[in-house]
Amino acid sequence: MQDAFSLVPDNGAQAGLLDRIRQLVLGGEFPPGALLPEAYLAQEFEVSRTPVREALKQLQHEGLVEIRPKVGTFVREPTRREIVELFQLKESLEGLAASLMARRGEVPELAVLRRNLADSEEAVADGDKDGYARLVHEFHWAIVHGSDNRKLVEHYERLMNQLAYQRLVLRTVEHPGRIAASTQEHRSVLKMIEHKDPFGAESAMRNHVYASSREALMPESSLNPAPRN
Amino acid sequence: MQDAFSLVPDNGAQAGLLDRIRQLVLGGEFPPGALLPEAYLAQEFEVSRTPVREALKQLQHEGLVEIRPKVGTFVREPTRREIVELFQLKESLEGLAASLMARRGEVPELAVLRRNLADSEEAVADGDKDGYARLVHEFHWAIVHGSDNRKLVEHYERLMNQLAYQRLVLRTVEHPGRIAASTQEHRSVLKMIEHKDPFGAESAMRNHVYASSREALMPESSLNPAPRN
DNA sequence: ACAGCGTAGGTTGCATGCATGAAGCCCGTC
DNA sequence: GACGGGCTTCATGCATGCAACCTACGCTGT
Repeated sequence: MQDAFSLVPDNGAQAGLLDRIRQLVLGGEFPPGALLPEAYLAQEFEVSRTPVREALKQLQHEGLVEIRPKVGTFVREPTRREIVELFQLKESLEGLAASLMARRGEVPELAVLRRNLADSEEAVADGDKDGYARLVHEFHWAIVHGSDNRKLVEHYERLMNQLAYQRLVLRTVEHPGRIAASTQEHRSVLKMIEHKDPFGAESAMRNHVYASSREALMPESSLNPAPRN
Repeated sequence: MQDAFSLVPDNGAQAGLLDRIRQLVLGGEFPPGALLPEAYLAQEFEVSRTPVREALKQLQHEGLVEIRPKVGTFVREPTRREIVELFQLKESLEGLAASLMARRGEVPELAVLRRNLADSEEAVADGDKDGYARLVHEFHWAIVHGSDNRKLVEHYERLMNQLAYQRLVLRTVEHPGRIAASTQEHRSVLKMIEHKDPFGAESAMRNHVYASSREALMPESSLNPAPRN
């Protein structure tokens, strides 16, 4: 099992292992509800069960899988309620991020945002939906990083991991009208940040996230995502 | 907190292990920067190193300890910057919680808040600082739970675990004037929630958390940077 | 045909052993 | 006395083995 010369950087192997298993789950290889056998993963990634177990524990903590003791580890499918809850958190955290970034003045992330908006308009003009989706993603992450609050970034990462399933759905959901509106909202957020208006930036961001989530939650939207303040 | 009916006898042992190690860390048994030897913990809790390792990985994920590969697991002391970041998050999350709770109308947590305020005034009158600190704690948690957003609760738990060191400091920091102000702020928050005013509740809560954190961050001397190695 | 039960298969939970790597100490040298 | 290199001492990282336990399936008796 162990090769005579294992050039795995020890820890590197294990950190990468977590990522690889996460990709396996997020990639849809294992559909929600499916069992993730430790032995299989161990063989697949050529390690023993021990590091696999540790990785699965992490994934449980991230909310991606559910470990039923003495039974097995299963891919967890977020309930609709959880998705709503996660979007509420997303709104709050991204609002905070925009607010904090607006206080910082001229930071590198601002340039990213400006460029991102330009590219986004181009992508829309070209009808490049994939490119646009990627840019939307980048826009949000740039603001979160622009907050310069690492703890916020950590919590946001966790959040987005749990929403990662939905990301796939998101793209397909976007209506044409929504795309235009979304771009306009991005523009508003950027403007507020440029004006160093934390309040306005937070408000704009929250409105944007709220509108986007509403759209994302649309399909089975017989549930009411709670009225706005 | 009181929601887990964990009927897992086997995992219960291990979950208990995590809690026990966490208490060891939070209780100050091991000061920040101290090494947490797996072998010692294993012997102390009469299990093997394997479950201890898994628990330590969890604690790392919670931000309480730092695992330096091939070296050891060390109790992590948040830097002042991280504490500021965490308080910013706290403000945002508790604001969200208050907002969500305000939308819900008459919920059980409201009664808890009302009673809490009455008890708090009594504790202040009696000069019962410990009791008051506990009540403050309960007030905040009641609102977070009152949000009825489990994901929010999860993230908040994580956050508070990382701030748990500071909680101890907090009590000693409170100035007499601050206590009166804090109680008044709690009253305002409750009133806004009772009035079903999400926006007002969020605002009041954020102001309160901000004021409290300012106070907590006041004495820089109480947070010793503690050089490691 | 159906309900209840016992058993077999499979999966996890944990203990243990060994190899690897890191940090510090001792000793020799300058 | 200061400095540097090798070695000793731990502590971790992982592989493996075994036992416990859950689930499902087939068998039996009614």
